Amino acid sequence: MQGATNAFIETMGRHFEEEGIPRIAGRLFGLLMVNEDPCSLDEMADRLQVSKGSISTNSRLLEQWGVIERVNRPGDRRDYYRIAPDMESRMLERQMEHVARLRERLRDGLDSLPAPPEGIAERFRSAIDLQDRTLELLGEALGRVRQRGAGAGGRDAY
Amino acid sequence: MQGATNAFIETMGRHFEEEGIPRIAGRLFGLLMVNEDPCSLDEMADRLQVSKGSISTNSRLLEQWGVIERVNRPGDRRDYYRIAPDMESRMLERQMEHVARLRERLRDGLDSLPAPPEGIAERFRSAIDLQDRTLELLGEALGRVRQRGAGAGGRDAY
DNA sequence: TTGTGCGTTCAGTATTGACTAAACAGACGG
DNA sequence: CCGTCTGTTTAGTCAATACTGAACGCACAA
Repeated sequence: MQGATNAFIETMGRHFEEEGIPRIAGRLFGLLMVNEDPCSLDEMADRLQVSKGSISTNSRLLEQWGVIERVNRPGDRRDYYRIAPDMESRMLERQMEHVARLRERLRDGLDSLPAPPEGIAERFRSAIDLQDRTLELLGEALGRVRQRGAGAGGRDAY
Repeated sequence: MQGATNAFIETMGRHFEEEGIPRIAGRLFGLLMVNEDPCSLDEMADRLQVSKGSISTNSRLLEQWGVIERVNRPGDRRDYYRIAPDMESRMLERQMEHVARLRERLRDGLDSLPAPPEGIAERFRSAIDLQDRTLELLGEALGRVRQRGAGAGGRDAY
């Protein structure tokens, strides 16, 4: 049934939107998740019924995040996109940057406070500590994902 | 220096905004992070120079997330807010719900696909697996945070 | 060179949503 | 009861931004 994949694409659009990411980026992700073969910009624009400009912008956004990647066929000037084989590790890396940024800002905040009461200092240290431990866990997960990904040799060919 | 805490408050505002959360909620969080004593709505509105309505809305948002909590003083009708003692575990729980929701949506998507090629099915299973492992790690972290938090008996009194 | 087929960019539009200010509702003390 | 001091809600405004459509630039082929 075609409706099922449409429903999934739409669900991904809403899911991304909930996270403050453009809905079209989510639908794009959904579309590529269920498509085995890479898609051209025009294919995607036609399939999702949105302008080519939106597809261009959002596909480059997802490409920058490492969620999808661009591939080319010899003798074909068009760009094709597909889910990146290392999508998962890239997403973990992105999340780690996120956590690290928060930790940094908390640390700077604590350092800049002139004479914080012990309760406040402890509150900051505890929060910073949580970010540190989270970073560790994400790092471990990343290591495992990378290791598994390395085994399943990439299908570069196209 | 008063400017340091102002800078931190503003940084938190921007940080939250980057995550798609209202800037005022972030500034509110920053303000309560550096304040030892609970703050009333009017204090916060005055300190952040925003309307009372915004403070009301955003403080209830943070309260719902478990990041801050409402406390009361006997003989005082006003509500006061402070950073919740169990803020960290509540944030972890929120993150877990997040991950669980994505996992659910991916699972539903895979189940609804009529006859996915093996490559697609594997792609979905791998993504779902990552969410599962992430949930496990977050669960472990949550357990540790809860255990530590239980030891440092809450200062309920106010 | 011109023409064609790409992807990108950009001005303009529309929509979302944060924020304000004022009206509102409820609890308390008189 | 009435007035006061709360917090909440809501209509309205404004800014941010997702999205469109068209112009643009570039590379290749003839």
